Amino acid sequence: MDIKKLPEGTIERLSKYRRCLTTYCKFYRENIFSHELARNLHLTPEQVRRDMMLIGHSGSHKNGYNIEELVEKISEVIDCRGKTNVAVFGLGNLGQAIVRYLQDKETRLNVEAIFDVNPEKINKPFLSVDCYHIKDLKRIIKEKDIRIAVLTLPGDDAHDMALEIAEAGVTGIMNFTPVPLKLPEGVFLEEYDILTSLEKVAFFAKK
Amino acid sequence: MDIKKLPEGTIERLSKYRRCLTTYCKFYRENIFSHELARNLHLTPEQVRRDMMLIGHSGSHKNGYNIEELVEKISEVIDCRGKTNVAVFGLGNLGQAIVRYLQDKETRLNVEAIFDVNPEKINKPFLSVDCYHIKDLKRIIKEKDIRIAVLTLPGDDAHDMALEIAEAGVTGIMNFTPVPLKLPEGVFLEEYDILTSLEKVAFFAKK
DNA sequence: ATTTACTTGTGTTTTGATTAACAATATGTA
DNA sequence: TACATATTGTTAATCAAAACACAAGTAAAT
Repeated sequence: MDIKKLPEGTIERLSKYRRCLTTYCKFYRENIFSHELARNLHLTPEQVRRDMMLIGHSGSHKNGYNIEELVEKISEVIDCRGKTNVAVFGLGNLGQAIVRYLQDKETRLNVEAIFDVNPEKINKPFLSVDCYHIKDLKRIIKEKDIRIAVLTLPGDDAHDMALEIAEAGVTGIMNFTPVPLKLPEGVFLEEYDILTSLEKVAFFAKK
Repeated sequence: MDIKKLPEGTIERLSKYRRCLTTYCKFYRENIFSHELARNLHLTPEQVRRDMMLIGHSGSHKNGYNIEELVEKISEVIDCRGKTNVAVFGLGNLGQAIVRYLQDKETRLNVEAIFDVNPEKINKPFLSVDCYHIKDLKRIIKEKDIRIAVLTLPGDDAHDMALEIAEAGVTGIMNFTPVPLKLPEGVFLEEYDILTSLEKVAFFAKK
């Protein structure tokens, strides 16, 4: 099975399985059943087993899945690229939140650069990450081998900048900008529009 | 057609259509074609037309959709609940970002309360929104008729708190906490796990 | 009046993921 | 050994969203 063909939903769940296993379960259990893992994440046991099948992981009929092995296997799959360098564009509240979050959590994602336009912020490290002017993005991205960009700027020029970022060699972009992006083939894009999500919640929230 | 049966994707796109129309198009055009709207949002024209069909909106064969009418119609659908009061739980970077964002944007969502546990923050308004201690959530939610809660706390007790919030009468929760929630029937839940999303981007980003 | 070009509106098909169903398997017990 | 139980692994069915395909309508050009 081509690993890159795994459904996005599966990858997201794998990330959550792993976090759940390393955070809650690892210390007091050796094995876990599909229905237990499912209950923790509010999924069905079938879905858990399906995901296991997709990544080619087996459990035992009597004891379920060995937690350590499972964590190992999930990591093999989702960390297959090794350590990945990330740059955060825009050091407003959201940008700061993300830098902090990635430093606090155990993860192979390292924030290696921050970009902004505000001279107050540039050249002062934030949580010991250097902050550069956006105009230097090409150089810094290449120097630091940045693979992932997180866009948290308010900017209207987000689209042009995203193209420039992609051109500099970034192959994954997470876009918190309200501007919908269209990137060259081969650059993976994840968009999250906070206002749209909130409007959706408001719509489906019953009166 | 039962309005609450509209697919989530359609609601999200409606929110984006409206923003696009009011931001870019309104000032220099009277009508717009499905393929133009689609191009702006990087969708297919068929999808746009399908969404129009679902909300029962018609265009003209020659001129496409009248922008003013369309905005009006979309607003009828997605703003059908009128003004909606929102509370933000946790005034860290992410919480601050969201309060600011909702105040800047033209929207019917009003942040009417902030909750935190840090005594430094409590009772000092943030961007003129009052900040309360979390222990008062029941009272404040009722007093201020809060409908939507946004959870941005780091906390491990997020789940218990969410249940309490739901019990207080909130019917829509947006969860930025890494803890997966299970809420009573009738409370709409939207989860967004930033770390999981980033891990997904890292996975699909080609080397 | 006819044709052409372009668009909307919608039935049909495809796709992809989730859910359901169940066969296969291991373990403990009589 | 045979049986009961509980779980996994996988095939088949279901479902929902998106893409396709085209009929129908309209205005302009000939």
